[in-house]
Amino acid sequence: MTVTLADVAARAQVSPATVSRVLNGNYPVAASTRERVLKAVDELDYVLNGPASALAAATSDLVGILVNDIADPFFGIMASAIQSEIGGPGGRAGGERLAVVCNTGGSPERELTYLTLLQRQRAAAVVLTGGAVEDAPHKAAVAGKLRRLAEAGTRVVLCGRPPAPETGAIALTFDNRGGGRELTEHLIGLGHRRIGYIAGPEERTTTRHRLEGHRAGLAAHGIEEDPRWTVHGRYDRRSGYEATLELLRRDPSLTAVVAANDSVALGACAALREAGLRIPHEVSVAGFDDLPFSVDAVPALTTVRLPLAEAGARAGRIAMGREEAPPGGIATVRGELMVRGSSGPPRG
Amino acid sequence: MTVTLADVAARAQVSPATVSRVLNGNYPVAASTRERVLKAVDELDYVLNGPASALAAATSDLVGILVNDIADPFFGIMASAIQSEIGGPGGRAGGERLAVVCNTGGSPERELTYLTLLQRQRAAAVVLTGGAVEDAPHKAAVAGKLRRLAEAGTRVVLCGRPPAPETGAIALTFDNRGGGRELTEHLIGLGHRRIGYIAGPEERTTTRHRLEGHRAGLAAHGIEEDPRWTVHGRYDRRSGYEATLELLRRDPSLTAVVAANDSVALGACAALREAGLRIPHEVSVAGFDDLPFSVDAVPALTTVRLPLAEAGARAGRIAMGREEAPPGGIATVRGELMVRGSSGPPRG
DNA sequence: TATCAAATAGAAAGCGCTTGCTATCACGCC
DNA sequence: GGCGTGATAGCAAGCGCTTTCTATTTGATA
Repeated sequence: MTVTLADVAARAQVSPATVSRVLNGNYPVAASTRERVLKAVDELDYVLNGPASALAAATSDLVGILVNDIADPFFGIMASAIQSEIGGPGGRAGGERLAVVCNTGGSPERELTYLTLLQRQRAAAVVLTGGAVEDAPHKAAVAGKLRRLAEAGTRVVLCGRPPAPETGAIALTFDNRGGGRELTEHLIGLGHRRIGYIAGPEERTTTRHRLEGHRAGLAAHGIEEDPRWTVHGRYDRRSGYEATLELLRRDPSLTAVVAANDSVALGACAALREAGLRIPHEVSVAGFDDLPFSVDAVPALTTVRLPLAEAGARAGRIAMGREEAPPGGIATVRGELMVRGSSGPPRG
Repeated sequence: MTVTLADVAARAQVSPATVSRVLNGNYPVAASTRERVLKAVDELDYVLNGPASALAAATSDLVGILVNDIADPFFGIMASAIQSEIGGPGGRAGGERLAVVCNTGGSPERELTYLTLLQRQRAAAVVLTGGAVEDAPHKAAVAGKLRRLAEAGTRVVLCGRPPAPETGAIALTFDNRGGGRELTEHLIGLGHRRIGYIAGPEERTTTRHRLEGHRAGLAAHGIEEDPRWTVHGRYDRRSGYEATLELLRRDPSLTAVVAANDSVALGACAALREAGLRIPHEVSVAGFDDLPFSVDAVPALTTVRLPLAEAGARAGRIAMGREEAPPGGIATVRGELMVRGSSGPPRG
């Protein structure tokens, strides 16, 4: 029924071993033999049985990529870059690896389950993207899984995630704190003193770091923060919209709103516009990430550009062992402040 | 070193067969025995060897999702919906399947390679999203692969893709033609007669169908199309920007621009704004897809909403055999015209 | 021409799991 | 009290491939 290695061998009049060697190309096979085998493969339309070879060779060509939300370009861009370096189809021949993008939806349980699934598949490498959840037990559970994966020979890379000590995982961390601070200082420099902040979900590292950066910026300029100025929400547009209405209700005198990311900022812009407030004349807005659409917002969004594609590509190369890990297994990736039309001096 | 079924069996004082049956839960095992086994699994931190069980059972829990561009929310949204129905982690217990999102980058070769890779992994199902490339040999090659996959028991579903006859693939097709026509007729209804069209890449079905719809709309109202009014490009913002400049150069008297999709439309808006043309007062703009950011554009984008999430979810359910295939294996998914601020009557 | 070393091909032993079939055991029934 | 019966558990034969080790061939060397 299904064609097996043995069928090909029979047809090419060689042993299964030889066919396997031709297909894997890591053992000398005479050109004439190889040709005969390849011909048989072609004629029989043979496709290697992945599970069987993975079992026999004790390795697999699966590479896992964990993302929080695949519908969010923030992750899409990283995943795309990682995948392009995985060497999957399109990469160099022979190294055909299957990149598995797993959508955790930000749920710790799903994250763990996916890690187990990847461990089960004996994945060659795993790249985890996006902020981590700060719940202690979960953190420990993930660390345990990562350690176990690393021990089993799976290369583990964290991209845009804080380091996971003692797990053997390589980390490329985004400097969310520094970026957040720079952004807020930019606004302060323009003259803003009453700045609202729309944070992401409470329990994520990304949320905390960006917020800490923001607060550090305020503190550095002796601005005391009003607790009413911070609202937590999700990392999406809707959340930005609602949070902005809430901020406006709490303190209509705000002259600027900093959002946890660009999507949130877009929602904020929408809310401000509906409230009849012009951007940036009456309220300045800033985002984070510099996703492709941010430059198209009207006015274009002031934000912090994160080199998502570059970081992803690097993570991919490290995962494939094609680039050396940074010293200490940790590297910090900085963002770049992009000043655009959505921020300006406060009115008055 | 690595823990195997046998180790667990030894520890629980049962045979490997019993352990396997406990883990798969498809054979009666006494409660006390099960408990003992589960305890051993836990103590040894045992994780099933995926390839081995896939080999032995001749099935796998991998489900492939092919997308053109994972960084594009159009695909991200569908992939996310498909994945949520795959029943991966988060779905019902037992049915833990690994969704594999494969990024073809729109390249026919990569598409084929990925299909082979999935065939090699003996994927349980494969969902192909997005428009197909119209090159005849490639089409035949893909059809062959799909047929072979279906024969091997892999369920194949096309989501937002034209049907592939004789392959056994179920197709949920988007009514790109109808949507395109409706959109153009909307503009005509507003009084537009000179409408530019920024199409996608030439060789894709999606491009052709939307363009055909547009032309059908023009024809239905007796408007003769000027060949200068159509420009081809990619499905991204940049392309929309450049194509719009080109259109403006060719015929500055255009009163509306229809874009192949929302990203392209955003680029068009940017170009028009830079050219000092107000939207919609001087030029109307329309997109396609209604991605989340479209409502945030200023003015909000008139477009055709495609129920990406619903279609993806349905495709996922069909792929998992949890929903019946549509009669004839083909269903058409209609779009809905969303009239917003970016379209209005032509000036004068 | 005899000898040795490459070069190349094959035999066979698993890799870790599933599953059809068989064995065992405890009951309950005639 | 012997025996059918259902409920469990184990045996063992693979699943299709890789890879070590061995056999064979060939060409070069002395």
